[in-house]
Amino acid sequence: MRQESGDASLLRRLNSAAILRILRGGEVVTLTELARAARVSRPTAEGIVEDLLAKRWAEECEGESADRQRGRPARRFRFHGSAGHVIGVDVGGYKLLAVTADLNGRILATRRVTVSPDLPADERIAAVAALVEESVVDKEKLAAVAIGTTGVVDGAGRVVKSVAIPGWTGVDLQAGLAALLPVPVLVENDMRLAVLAEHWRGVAEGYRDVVYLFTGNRIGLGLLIGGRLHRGSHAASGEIGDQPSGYRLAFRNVIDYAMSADPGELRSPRQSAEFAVGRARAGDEEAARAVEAFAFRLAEGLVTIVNPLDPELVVVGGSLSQAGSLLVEPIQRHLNRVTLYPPEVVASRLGNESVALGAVRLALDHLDRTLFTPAS
Amino acid sequence: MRQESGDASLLRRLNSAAILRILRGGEVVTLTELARAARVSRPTAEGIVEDLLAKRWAEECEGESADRQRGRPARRFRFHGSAGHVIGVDVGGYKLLAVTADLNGRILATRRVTVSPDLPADERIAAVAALVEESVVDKEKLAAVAIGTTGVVDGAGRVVKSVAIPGWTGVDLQAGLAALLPVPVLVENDMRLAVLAEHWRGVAEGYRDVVYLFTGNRIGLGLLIGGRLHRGSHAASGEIGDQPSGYRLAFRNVIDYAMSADPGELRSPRQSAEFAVGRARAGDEEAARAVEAFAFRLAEGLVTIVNPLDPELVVVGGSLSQAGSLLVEPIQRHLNRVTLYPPEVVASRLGNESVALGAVRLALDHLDRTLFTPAS
DNA sequence: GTAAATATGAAAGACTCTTATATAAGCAGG
DNA sequence: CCTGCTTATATAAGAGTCTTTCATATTTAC
Repeated sequence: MRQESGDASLLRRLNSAAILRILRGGEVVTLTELARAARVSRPTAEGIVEDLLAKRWAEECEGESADRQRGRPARRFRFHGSAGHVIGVDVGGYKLLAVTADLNGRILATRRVTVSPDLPADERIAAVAALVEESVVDKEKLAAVAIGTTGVVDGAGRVVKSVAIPGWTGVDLQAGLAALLPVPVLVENDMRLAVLAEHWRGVAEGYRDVVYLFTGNRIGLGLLIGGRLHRGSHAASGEIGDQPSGYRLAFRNVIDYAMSADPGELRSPRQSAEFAVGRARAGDEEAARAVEAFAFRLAEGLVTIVNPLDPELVVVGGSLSQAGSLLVEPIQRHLNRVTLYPPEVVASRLGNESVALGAVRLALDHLDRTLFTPAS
Repeated sequence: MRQESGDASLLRRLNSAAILRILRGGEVVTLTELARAARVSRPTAEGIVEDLLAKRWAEECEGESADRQRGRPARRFRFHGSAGHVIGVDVGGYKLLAVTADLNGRILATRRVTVSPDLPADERIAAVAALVEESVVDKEKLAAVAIGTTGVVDGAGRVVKSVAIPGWTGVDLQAGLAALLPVPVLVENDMRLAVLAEHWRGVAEGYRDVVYLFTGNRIGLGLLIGGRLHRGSHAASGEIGDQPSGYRLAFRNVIDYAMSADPGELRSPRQSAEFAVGRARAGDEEAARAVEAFAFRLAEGLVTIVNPLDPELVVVGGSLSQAGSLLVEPIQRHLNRVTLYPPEVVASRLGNESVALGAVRLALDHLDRTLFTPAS
């Protein structure tokens, strides 16, 4: 329950948070502009900015004033984005990917290592910690680390269930990493992070209700509802489970195609789909039909969630987002046919960094909440 | 966008809202209790309560102090619930049902009229206005009216689409009623109001993620997500449309049963289901099988939304909630079998007043927002 | 009747905000 | 180079709200 009352100092915290939020927009602003934007008087804005300068959340831009107007030049301030760093890590079965960013969300470094899918859980955790250590740009500045991984991840950061990574089920990822890292560690399901990334700087920017279809070896959903990530009561939102809809059958056509077109190779569902997409692009009509059937199955599954949720946007993400219009177009066509209000269907353009990017966003959100809002 | 800054008076509004919220809990409280609960000092609480007394939002309880302790008896206050009334109306094809309540949510009156399903839209609107007029307990005190009706109702209170009531599609219900009634008029989809009612004083009290299955002549969903009503981007959330899942086929078995068991009668899907439920209760095994098949179809549809949303609770409402465990038990069984985290399945106990009750709650929420929070 | 307990009321002090006014710093033109 | 205009900064005065503190009022318990 949110605290709804307060003494005089609450006012300062409130106004301080308002000013900070404006600064976090990334613009370089003067005191006058800040005061107007935050709807406070100039002296108030000045006092708050002085506080923020002392706390190093803001910095003054010396020299080069952009556009010379007449009158005394105003002091100009900006958010001190390089005051802190966060790291977001995508922990998959075969690879670990870490993205380091500053508080402005500017990417400072990206590191990727491949790991064996059979790696035991404790070694995998150690590998994540090691990757984080390597990814640190400035040890002093690291403020939070967020991890995205497959499976059902509960609110405390435990992997309740994972089929994709053997031995991952039951692992307390949060505790394991918190013991190895000296900063707050957040853990979240990968699909939810992917939709967070799309909402932050992807195709879902500005949308409030988004269904994210995650494709790869498995199929899952990430739901953004009312501008907020939906986790579900057991943190299992987005899991498809065994439902008898299109999803379960989705891969059949592309697997059949891959097996008949290239019998020698043994392929995972995802590899089969990628293979079929590649051939379809190259002009193979049978491959194109298989991909279209695949898209149709996905769309059939999507309908069951699109109709009741009424989202504005469906994002096709995961490894098959590269298929682009080959998947998007048939899905859009099917949704147009059978839903009351067809949402727009688009492919993710964030590539395979989307989960790590979403983890960065999660870490930044965490800092926003803990640093900037109540106490400060 | 919420206003995030403010001057000194904001503090008073904030604390005032906090005090009022505590009073709205319905308890009779002393100043000391209020001060502690709202986390403000006693003099502050006293000043605010004086304001509220002057504005007639609070009233002092004279005399009968409940439990005599020693010391000077404290003045005791409560929310002045009878200061205002709201009316919630369920507008269906065959009936109009109005529930009048005070600001405490205490029901003051219930009126019901039957109408012809062929009633033209403007006459239906006039009938609603007339029913509201009749339902008024104290003209001075009426503060808001909320309407629930079938179909897709957009944010401005227009009926964008309705199949259940002929001629209802395209009607601007909000404008039509606002012209006839002297108070704010709110319009919302009936299924969403039903879930609001369950969350207020029904089986969903205290739950944050709820799927409400509305049964009647048509099937739809109401979604409570994160403790808030989900409307969807076109206000069409909960509409099932033409999706090829269990829903569409749901009624087949009970219709077949009704036609074979009692060929003379012509029954709507809903009547068929009610007929089968009645026979099943009376011990007819074939009817029981038909009802079970019906429940199974519903469950199949539910799975497609329960898995991705991961709700805590599924409420079976609408006219078939009376079937109780006859529907609930097979649905629960199926969900237990095929979902990762089966939610609890329960039947609504609000009966056919749930939509009107939800409309009352909507009106009360509206008043809370407009009267009690920002300006006041 | 007195002591203890609790509630009320008033005063003083602190914090933050706003408005108003004076001062500083740059540019334009004589 | 100085004056005037314009905009920004700095300072002071005033108002609103909150808290703490202390004195007073009212009831019960013994």
